[in-house]
Amino acid sequence: MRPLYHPSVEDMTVEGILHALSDPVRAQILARIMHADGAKTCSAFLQVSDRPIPKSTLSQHFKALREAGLIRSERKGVELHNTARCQEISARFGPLVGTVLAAHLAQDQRRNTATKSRRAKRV
Amino acid sequence: MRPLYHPSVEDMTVEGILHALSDPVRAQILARIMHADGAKTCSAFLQVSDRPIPKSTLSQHFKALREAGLIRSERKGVELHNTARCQEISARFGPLVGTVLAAHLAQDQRRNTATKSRRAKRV
DNA sequence: TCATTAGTTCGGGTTTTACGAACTATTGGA
DNA sequence: TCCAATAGTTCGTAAAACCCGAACTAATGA
Repeated sequence: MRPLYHPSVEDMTVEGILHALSDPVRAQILARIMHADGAKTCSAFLQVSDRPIPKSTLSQHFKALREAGLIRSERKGVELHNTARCQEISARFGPLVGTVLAAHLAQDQRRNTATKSRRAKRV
Repeated sequence: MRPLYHPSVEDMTVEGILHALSDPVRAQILARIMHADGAKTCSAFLQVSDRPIPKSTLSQHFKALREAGLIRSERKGVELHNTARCQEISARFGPLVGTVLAAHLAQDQRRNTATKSRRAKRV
């Protein structure tokens, strides 16, 4: 089994981060990893925002986050333990990632309330 | 000549913005449009960061920025006058775009100083 | 040893991307 | 009134990225 590649913070790029986080599924995954107190496995995300994500696609998403430098993945037995590289990232990129995730979150909330009010009105 | 499509702020998405700005050339273009006091034409960017950008590629970049909602383009004679949709965007997305552009700028500066110090050492 | 589970890789079809070449539209002269 | 020049767009195509089912590998526990 090939070892997992993690770039050094030095090799991270703004464009890499933005590209990784321009996918709402990946942004959601990162947000949930960050807010977890421990590590999260990949398979914890076979559902994201009520949508099933195929296993192979999920694997690609994790690879994208990892290779952008946003998460660290360690093999623990059969599974992968994923954690966010918070301090390194904010030391180097300041508020970038936090702001991006906050924007995604705000948008999700907006959408939810829009859906709810539509439901309330039976539209 | 087909009219130019501009989404309403309502139709803008975080993912759309991030995708548009995950390209350093587009981020640079937007930054320069924002800092200009007037409007900027497309052809003002046939060179970006000392790299020539083909006309057709440039046209695509402007389309991408426009359709992400980041700029407004108005035909003025032969040329297009491009302005940033600053207030609408920050009203809706807060610090998102500013933070992203600042991160790109910081990275560019980092790279420049790295290059300079390498030159100074004749490496 | 074998079944199970977590994640990866492979193969393909589909979708974006980049860019040269050819195009359209506008304008400012002769 | 033409015509040349200029600004941008569109088209065609080749290369890269993406998505996802199927087949795979590695670790585990019965």
